[in-house]
Amino acid sequence: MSPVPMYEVIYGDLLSQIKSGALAPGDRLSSEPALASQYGVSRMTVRQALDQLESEHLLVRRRGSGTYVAEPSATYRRMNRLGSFGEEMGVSEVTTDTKFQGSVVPPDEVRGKLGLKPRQKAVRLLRVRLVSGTPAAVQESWLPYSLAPQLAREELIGGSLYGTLLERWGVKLKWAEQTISAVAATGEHAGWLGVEQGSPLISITRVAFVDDGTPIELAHSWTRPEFPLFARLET
Amino acid sequence: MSPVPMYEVIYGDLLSQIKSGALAPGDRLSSEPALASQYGVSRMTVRQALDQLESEHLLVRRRGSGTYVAEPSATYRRMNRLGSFGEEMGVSEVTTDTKFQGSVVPPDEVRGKLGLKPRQKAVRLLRVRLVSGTPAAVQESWLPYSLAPQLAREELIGGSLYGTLLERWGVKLKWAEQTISAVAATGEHAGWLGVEQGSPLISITRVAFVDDGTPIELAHSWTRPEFPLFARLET
DNA sequence: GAGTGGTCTAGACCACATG
DNA sequence: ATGTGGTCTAGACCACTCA
Repeated sequence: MSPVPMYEVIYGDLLSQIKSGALAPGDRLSSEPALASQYGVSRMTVRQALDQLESEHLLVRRRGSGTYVAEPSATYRRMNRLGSFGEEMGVSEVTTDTKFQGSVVPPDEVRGKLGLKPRQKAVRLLRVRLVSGTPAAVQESWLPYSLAPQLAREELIGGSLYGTLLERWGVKLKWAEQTISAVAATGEHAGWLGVEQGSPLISITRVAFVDDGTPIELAHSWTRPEFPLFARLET
Repeated sequence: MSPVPMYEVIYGDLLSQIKSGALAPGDRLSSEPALASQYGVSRMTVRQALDQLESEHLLVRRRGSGTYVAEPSATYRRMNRLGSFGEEMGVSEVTTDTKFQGSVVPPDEVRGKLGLKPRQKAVRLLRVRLVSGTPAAVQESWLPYSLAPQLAREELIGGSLYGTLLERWGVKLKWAEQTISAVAATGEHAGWLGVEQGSPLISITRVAFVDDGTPIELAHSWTRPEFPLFARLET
């Protein structure tokens, strides 16, 4: 049997059609029996692919009517999934001002969360992200040096850390745990972000993991309140 | 056929066994074929129930080994789901100081988000929530007066708004959309929460919906940073 | 009434984990 | 070697929507 299951093939095919716009929001898909015969599989297999797309809010099923491409929900894709900074902001005009990029021995708190041994080095990235030229957030990322040494000096592909990890080293982040709070801006952050010292910022601490549960990235971010987070909660 | 599908019956049965502790974290469930014969259904039907429990992180499946009750993940249940204040805080010692409870004509911003007509009244609840006696958050809730008039004067069942809506009026919230940011504490909020005026607070605006998409509650909350939010993000 | 998605069956072969 | 979950089949009947 092919190493990749049929329902994942179908999932990927439909996903790319949706992302490319070949299937636009509101469009009706072929019926389940029709898809089954198109892909040469049984209906249950098609349903496995559709179930997954529906759970990601990319499809809406209406009994007796059909299966439709969902209207993009600002709320869902913005925060219930792990994405790039631009994806989370829902904007594309993101530029980056890198304040520091290099390898250092991390403080104990970082070392613990990344599971590093004493004196083991880590890559530290300190960046200011700007949306349409306006400073929006300060991001500090720590990664094990052994994972990707070149990260300490090479430029990121397309300015995206996660994209670079995947394309350059095949490191695929699987999930992340976040803590969200609020803090008063320090003098340095205030200067970078163009706000008053002591003014409120959204503070996020994030640990990202790969498939087997190994922590790969510890990130702190400080975001101006004009760039809030969005989330959709299910019952 | 029974009005409720078999896989939901099985789902509910396993869920209650997990919640009651009859199935404890780490326990192995019967195998899928065994469950199928126990419930008198086919294996695919059992799998539908298990799929749902797995997607809620209540079960972990290990190929070749078995299906196990998951270790409760602090992170997941705390914020990716819509729950009571206590559930979200992950604590049980929550008390409430009600500052206002009554019906008023809401400001336009509230009226719009709840889809009310001009001059239509709304119930307003203003509460300070305390965790182990420490003020943690100010919560302001707005609901259509027509939905639950008694809410304007009667006490909440167990101090829970969502619980009261469900038990008293059968109103079941289905999902909510949140915006999370940071603000400086106003004088009034600072006083209630025991913090300095101008100090940073987590600010959340939430609109909760019932099944058919009707907005039922608009809530604002202001939370001390010592009580952060937790979230788990999937890829 | 024809077509859709929702549920369900009774099998099958496979990759994998464990003793 | 045995048993587990992962994938898949080729049907079936149902409730529902829509023309």
